[in-house]
Amino acid sequence: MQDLLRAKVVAEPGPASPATVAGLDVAYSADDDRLAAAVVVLDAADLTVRDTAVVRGKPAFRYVPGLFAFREVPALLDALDRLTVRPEVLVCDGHGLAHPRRFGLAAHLGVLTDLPSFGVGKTRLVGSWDPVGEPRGSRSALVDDGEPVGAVLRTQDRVKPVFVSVGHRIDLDTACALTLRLSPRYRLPETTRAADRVCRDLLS
DNA sequence: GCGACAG
DNA sequence: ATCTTGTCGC
Repeated sequence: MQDLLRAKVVAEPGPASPATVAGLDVAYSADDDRLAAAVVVLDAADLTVRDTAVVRGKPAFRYVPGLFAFREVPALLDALDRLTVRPEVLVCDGHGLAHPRRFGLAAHLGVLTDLPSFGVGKTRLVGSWDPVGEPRGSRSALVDDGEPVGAVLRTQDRVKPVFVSVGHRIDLDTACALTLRLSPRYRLPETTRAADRVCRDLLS
């Protein structure tokens, strides 16, 4: 299915200055099999919240590296359906093309919604990279099987870098620039932090 | 056969 | 993803 959907990924420059950006995340119950999926739309100019949608659900699939999207996509699509503000970009918690078949969660959500999307991951799934400079904004190419699949990007001085990769209808430079703009103070973009907070709250 | 392995 | 315990820095 990933090999088929991958053909629908569109490579284009993408919005350099979107008015709205959405963060998506899922939280899981410790004792239950319940989950909560959240989408938070922020004003890209001042990072204030423009819209929020959260849904409760069950994991659609067990966690398998490389098949992660099948677990979270159904709940995230439910949440996206409940938005009243249509975001211009999706910032996903996971990888886009930095995936064994070049079709991670961010690419999957981008294709299904046809919205520009990219992934910001906390750890690597595939690829290797040279050491990243210590200053915020430094980056190193993430390479897998000789192909550039993303960037390892430092969002704060001397803080562990994040993994940025393209999903759909956006390019890597634009995705990295947006990630930095969305991360003025912490390692992770405010989009991800806002969504994480919201779905964690609904769960507890 | 032994590691690696988004969240 | 979630849990635990402690440590560091503002």
